[in-house]
Amino acid sequence: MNSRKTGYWLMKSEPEAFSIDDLKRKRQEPWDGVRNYQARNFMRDGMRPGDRIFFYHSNCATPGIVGIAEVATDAYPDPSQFDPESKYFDPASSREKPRWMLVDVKFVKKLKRTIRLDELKGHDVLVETPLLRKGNRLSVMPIAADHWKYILSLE
DNA sequence: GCCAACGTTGGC
DNA sequence: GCCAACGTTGGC
Repeated sequence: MNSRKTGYWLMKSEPEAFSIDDLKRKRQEPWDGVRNYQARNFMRDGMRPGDRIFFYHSNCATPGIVGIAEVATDAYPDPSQFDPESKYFDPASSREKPRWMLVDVKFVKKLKRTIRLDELKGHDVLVETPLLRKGNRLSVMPIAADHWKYILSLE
């Protein structure tokens, strides 16, 4: 058997563009528009269906973790890269050699409260987690299993 | 709105 | 391959 431990991730979204409530309503969505190679590589090479995701609201009044989602598919080419009408269109990409990949993400639940970024910064055990490293702007990043459990316990 | 901390692009 | 210029992210 090719078994594998569950992976844990954090994905950022601006709530004005796509919030946890939007995901709840739609139940499942392709995570399109990622145009950063490191973030793409995490989706393409790291994520597997069933992996758990912290849904994070960024660039808003109260940045923080607001819900839990789950990886619903393996990675496949992001259709928006081929669409000239899309703001995510990438003329340098082609269907033969797609540059950008995505996974579908499905809603699991909203947290009872927002676990705020400024609150997370107060926990010394989390200093190594990518979200809290200085200057980190990645929109998709891994979370260590013990950090996942610890953060969940704060809810 | 500001701006630090990036990542990307392109001239050389 | 170097690196300056540029664009973006995202907290504040």
